[in-house]
Amino acid sequence: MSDFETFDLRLFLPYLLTQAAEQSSLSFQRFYKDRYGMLRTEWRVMFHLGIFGAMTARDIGIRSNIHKTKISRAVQKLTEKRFILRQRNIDDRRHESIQLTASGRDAYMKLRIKAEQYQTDLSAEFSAEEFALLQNMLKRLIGPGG
Amino acid sequence: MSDFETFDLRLFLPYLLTQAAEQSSLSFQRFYKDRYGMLRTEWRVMFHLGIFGAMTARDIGIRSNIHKTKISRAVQKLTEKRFILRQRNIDDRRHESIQLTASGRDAYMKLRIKAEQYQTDLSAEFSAEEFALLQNMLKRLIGPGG
DNA sequence: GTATATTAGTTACTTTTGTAACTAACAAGC
DNA sequence: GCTTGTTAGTTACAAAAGTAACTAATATAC
Repeated sequence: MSDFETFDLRLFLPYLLTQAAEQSSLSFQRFYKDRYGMLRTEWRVMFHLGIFGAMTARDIGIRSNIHKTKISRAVQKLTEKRFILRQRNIDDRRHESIQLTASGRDAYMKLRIKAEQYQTDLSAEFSAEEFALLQNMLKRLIGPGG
Repeated sequence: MSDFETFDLRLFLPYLLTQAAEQSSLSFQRFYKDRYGMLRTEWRVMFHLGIFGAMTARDIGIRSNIHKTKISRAVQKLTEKRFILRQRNIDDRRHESIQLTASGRDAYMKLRIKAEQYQTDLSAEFSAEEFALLQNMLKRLIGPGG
């Protein structure tokens, strides 16, 4: 009753990606969840602010492919936690510039170190060339909007 | 204010995997969602039953790393849609054998063909060797429990 | 200027997921 | 047999995510 003949779904790329993504994201979440009580979207927002500096919620959404309602909620939570600061643009008061506070930047830096360590662990099973190729292929799959 | 110096989070593997997984899963979902009204977990359960034949909910969970409550709900929905059939094991009535019905198998076969086409499209950007290596590396990341 | 459209971000409502407690069936120790 | 423990699967409740409608600010057309 089982069939692997023509096409093996166990090698179906969305399946492999989903499994790998869930596994690695769940493992890494303890660093931001246990320590800072952050949700995944919150960590991702911090991550973008840490990398790119001050941005609007809209720009974070474009860069990260996260929906604006999720970002809105993450920004609220991060503001309560005093990790970010919001400032309305005086020239166009629809826009709001968001940036890390000192303690936000501190948390970001610590998490970035954890991320680096975590990635080193993950990459241990591969050669440097393989790992670079994996990153490169994933980037190509994600495309320009990622 | 932006810093990419020591470690580029934009190449952080959980991030790349999450983006790639979301993108490919969302693209593919139209095939099972629009046509059959299935949720992702439902499709994944179908997928496992199609590949491996009759299984218990427990075994699907072990193979797929999906939590038993999600499977329980997917199995309910799929039963309502007449895509699967449930049969209690007479020797141990805690176990329930689940298998595709004729129409479930039909949907599975059609989706498998769509999956194959979809994967062919995704792989078009890579050489055959690259793509095989990508699959291989993802499998290694997932590990034995995937 | 005034009506209409667009944009950034929020809120309300619904669906889905996560967690934990639960039921039912069986197993093992005694 | 009868308690105690374990296992398969479900249900109830809480947290999170998705969708659509909304507010407020600005831009455009006239």
